[in-house]
Amino acid sequence: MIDIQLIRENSREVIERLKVRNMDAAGLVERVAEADSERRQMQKQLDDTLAESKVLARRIGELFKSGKGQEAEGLKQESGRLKQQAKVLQERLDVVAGELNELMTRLPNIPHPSVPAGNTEADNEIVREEGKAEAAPPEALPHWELCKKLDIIDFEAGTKITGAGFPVYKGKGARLQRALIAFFLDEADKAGYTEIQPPLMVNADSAYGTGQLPDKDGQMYHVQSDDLYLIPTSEVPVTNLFRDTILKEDELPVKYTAYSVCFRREAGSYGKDVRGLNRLHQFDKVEIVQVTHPEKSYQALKEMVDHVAVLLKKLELPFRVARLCGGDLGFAAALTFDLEVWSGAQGRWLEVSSVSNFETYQSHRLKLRYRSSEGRNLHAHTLNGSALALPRILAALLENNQDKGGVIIPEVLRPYTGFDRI
RNA sequence: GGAGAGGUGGCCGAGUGGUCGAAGGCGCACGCCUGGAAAGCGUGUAUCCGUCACAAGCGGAUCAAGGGUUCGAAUCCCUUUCUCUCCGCCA
Repeated sequence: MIDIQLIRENSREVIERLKVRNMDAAGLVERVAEADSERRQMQKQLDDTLAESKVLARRIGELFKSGKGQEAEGLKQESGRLKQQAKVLQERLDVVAGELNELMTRLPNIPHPSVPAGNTEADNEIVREEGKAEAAPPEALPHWELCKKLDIIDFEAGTKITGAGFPVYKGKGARLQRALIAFFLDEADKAGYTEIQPPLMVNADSAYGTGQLPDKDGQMYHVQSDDLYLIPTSEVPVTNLFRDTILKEDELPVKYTAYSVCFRREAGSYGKDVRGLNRLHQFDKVEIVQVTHPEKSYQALKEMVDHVAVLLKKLELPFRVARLCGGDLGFAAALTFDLEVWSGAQGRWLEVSSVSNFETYQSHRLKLRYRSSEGRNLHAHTLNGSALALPRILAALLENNQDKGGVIIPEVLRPYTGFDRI
């Protein structure tokens, strides 16, 4: 959530800047401001009442000790009254604080000044394009057909044993996927990211910490018997490593990378856009995460985008980088760059990475802070990005590198695959 | 899954109803000492909320979490949760 201080100090600007998201936040911001001041009043009343009863309790104790039990008995009544009052105030405070919190979670992050206005992905600003996005020769197959022909991914088998969106990778297909994962992790390692293998299920607190709950309830698979959620991305467990943490300033930046399987329900999408590997319920992804000093986060964002871009270049895939417009920007992000690879056979761009700076939005929820050199505890900035999501990379790689006999493996992957073509 | 023992500050560890946010130690920071360092000595060292200038000061909360008993709880009771030990099961 955003810093409530921003609303106390300059609610007008908050409203103004949220307009970039096509959001009219005026009403919500006003209600936050009201709830905030009410909460503070309530807090004051409660504190005063407790202070009073504390003094009283001490006096009663003294009276008992000095044998003035009679006098003490009289004060007990007063004490009981204060206790009752404190209880009522506490309950009201809890209600107000709960309301305030609920309202705050409904406010998205404030977009960075560079975020362009716009509604849909069509309004995103392409900031970079590399490689040639050429139409594939007419005989080129989309990956789902290619996979069938080469017998490397079996979609029907996955549907049989689980359901749609759970492909079965097979033979060189499985090996290629594993090669990509290893390649991505090695590259992240070289770039200074520490590898993490996180749990694939998280509890509700963690899901809340990164904003999957309550905003995206229903996106995640929920294991009811144990009240756990299958992670939609390793961002969730990895970022939650920092929940309720105060880092030392010199520990920043923290750079973590994690490979994990990801699970998404993605309810209600069908058709061409989700065929084959384009959109799955279960997929693999390597994620990079950074926790930085507030002044260094945009430098880190650039570094992360560049890292992903280098991966794509090494894989020899044509790609472009888009700065997301206000309407396309995720709830928690201040600025996001999407990286998309060109899929010749499908004739379209596939999103393979999304790199975001959340500034302090996540760290407020997570209570992630660092101790500044002046000894103050300040919220750190968090960033994350895919580096990379496997299925679409696999799709683009297969489609773009196909020739008559099969598929050519890019040079960088050969040490990992052990073969140079499929 | 069964039985038992426990969860106190960055760590270890006192503390079984009163002035305890909490002794002591370690660690850490700063200072003294030193040519420099170690040792030694000294000082300081949790988080959040409110008031307020996001200062000082003051008030409140927090000893796993939640609830209860009591004038008063880290200390007593209940529930939950986690850890450890033993047994069972098991990749």
